[in-house]
Amino acid sequence: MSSHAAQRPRPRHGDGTPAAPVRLVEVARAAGVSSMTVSRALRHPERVAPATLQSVRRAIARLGYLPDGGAAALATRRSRVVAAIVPTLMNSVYASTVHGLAAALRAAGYELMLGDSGYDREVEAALVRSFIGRRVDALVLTGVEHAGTTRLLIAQHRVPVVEIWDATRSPIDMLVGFSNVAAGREAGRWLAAHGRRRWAFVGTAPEREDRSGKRLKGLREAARAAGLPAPETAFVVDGMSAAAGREAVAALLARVPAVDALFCANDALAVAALRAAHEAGVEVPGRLAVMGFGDFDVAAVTRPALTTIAIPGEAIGEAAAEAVLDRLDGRDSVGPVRRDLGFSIVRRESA
Amino acid sequence: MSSHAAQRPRPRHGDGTPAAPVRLVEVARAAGVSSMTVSRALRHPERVAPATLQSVRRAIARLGYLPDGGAAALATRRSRVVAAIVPTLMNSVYASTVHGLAAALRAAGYELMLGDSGYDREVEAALVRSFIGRRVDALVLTGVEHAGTTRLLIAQHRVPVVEIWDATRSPIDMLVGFSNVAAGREAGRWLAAHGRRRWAFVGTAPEREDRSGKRLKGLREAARAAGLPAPETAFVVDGMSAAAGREAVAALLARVPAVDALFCANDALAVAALRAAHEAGVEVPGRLAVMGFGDFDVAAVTRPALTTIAIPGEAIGEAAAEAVLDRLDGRDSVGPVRRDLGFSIVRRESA
DNA sequence: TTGTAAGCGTTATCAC
DNA sequence: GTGATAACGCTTACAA
Repeated sequence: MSSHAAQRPRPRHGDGTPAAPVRLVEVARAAGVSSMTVSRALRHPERVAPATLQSVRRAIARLGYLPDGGAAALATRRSRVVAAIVPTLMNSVYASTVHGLAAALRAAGYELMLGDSGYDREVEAALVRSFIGRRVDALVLTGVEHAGTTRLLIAQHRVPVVEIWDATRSPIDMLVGFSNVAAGREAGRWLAAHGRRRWAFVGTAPEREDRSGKRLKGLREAARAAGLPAPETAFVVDGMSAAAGREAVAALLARVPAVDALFCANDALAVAALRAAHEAGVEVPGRLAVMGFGDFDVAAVTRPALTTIAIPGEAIGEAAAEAVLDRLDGRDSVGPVRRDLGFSIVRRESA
Repeated sequence: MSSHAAQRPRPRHGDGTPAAPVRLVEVARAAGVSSMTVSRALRHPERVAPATLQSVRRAIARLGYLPDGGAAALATRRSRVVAAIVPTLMNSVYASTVHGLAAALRAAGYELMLGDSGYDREVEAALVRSFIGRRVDALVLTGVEHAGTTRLLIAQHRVPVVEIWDATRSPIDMLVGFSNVAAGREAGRWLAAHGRRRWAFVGTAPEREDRSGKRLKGLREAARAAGLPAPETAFVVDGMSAAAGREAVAALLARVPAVDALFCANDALAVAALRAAHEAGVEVPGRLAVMGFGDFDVAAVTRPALTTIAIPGEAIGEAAAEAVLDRLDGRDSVGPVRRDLGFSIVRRESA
């Protein structure tokens, strides 16, 4: 026995200090077995004699024992936690992706740690550092453009990564998304096919938000391919503020009255555009086509109902979870995971 | 030395197995000090000699060392992780609360673990069990109605809890929200004051969603107090589906044409109601007042713009984080935390 | 100011 | 089928 057996007294009920949670050993004592047997009963019940198993289970129930996941993580070097970083939680764009991810992970016994970067790469890098510090088993990142630090941290710590909501030929690791450039291009083709010749893009400036910037790029390509003038742009600072969108569109309509089609970076902006057009006495879709992005819930009930591009957000989350789980369980498929889940134009009334 | 010194070889770069992350001891060796000195340099730099500190920091930077938060959690019995459960992530209602919570926690060095219950108490209970198993330092729960298991688990494990988005006289522990009954009551008063005499409530059935049920309760109280008939009800199964809301309102308008005011459980439903009214040739607000709840982003740009009730969602998240942090840092204020952050009616055009 | 020893609650390993 | 022992990577308590 050491001279300073530091053995802290385990605080118990009623002595004023918080009760220490029940541990494995306590269950073991109660069941008259060793802690390893309890551990086995929990993790590999088939390797434990039925009678033993039963008495262990009874003890667990009686004591209300809940295993300490952190301790297990330390011993196994697997935390069973996955972290995801989305640009924002302030609106519903990424909500269904987070939901799909969380649900699929939880079904497999994993938890989700969540962070929002505010579309800022340095914030994302800080989050990645923090999450790796927590020893998450994998990382889900939105987009394919990241800070150098982010890439470095990931490489150093060899964390499995899934990038989502975009496409690239050189992902960090796994990829589940769709091509934003292609989405912009298809929007343009649609407008051209419907006789629109003077387009404008409403959204955040490309340098502030790379994915909507890529959609603008696609739109420009489509304009060029159709022999039309380059699209006008109405950039907003807050890419989600309806008020800002309304002002930006009002200004645009005043500046370039000839514009006959709007491609908005998201449906919130598109709804704002609808309102601005109405206020300016511009008829939609007659004189102006309005096309949104995201197929938000409101898209179906605006007047006119919004023609928009639907993204399979929940499916992206689920597929990302699947990719992560396959990797973590060594079920790695033949090749590298690179899934393009596509998008679809939802034709309603506004374009 | 024991006969079976199990010392697993630490996998290193280049041998095919994943590299083991750098540990504290490795930094210590590199800096020529003991691991405790490195630990101190990280946590209490002021207790370390400047020269030592510098060499430790250099070693940390050179090796790219990131402390293992899980191991630290085990040693300190503090995980520095807080878990939150919201009813849904599928839409933006709770998005700003989650954002406020995550931001405030992260600023204090805590991470957020997130789950969505789908408005199901048993799912909530399962999440609580899982989160407690991860030894989160505190729990944030939406609403004040919970499964018995939830209360039991919380009591057994003595986890600090903040309930949010509602009010009650007997919270589990801390509470940050507003009174849903009062919100419904104020909506009713507003309608009465504006001469509306035949109201209807559009939303989920009370047994499926207790908070919107409480708003209905408040609305009924207001009707009684004003000597008006009990409000009609148009219940929808999916409380967020615009399509369902549109149908429900269309049916209601056909069934009870005399209805002159709608109080909707959320703005998504209210926007759907606007559309349904328009299709039925019912003028808003002339013949029908429409009042929403939540002040979603779209509320400002619908036609007519939506009169609704604004909830300080982000502030609720921040205040919940503050309460949690005060408790965890022993900064517990005098009394129990019970904060009513209120709500406000936003007058626009629809009512 | 720094170091030593013990322990946080679990699981891997090997022996019986 | 079960148990003893030694980690997992860190911090607390204490000694130097």
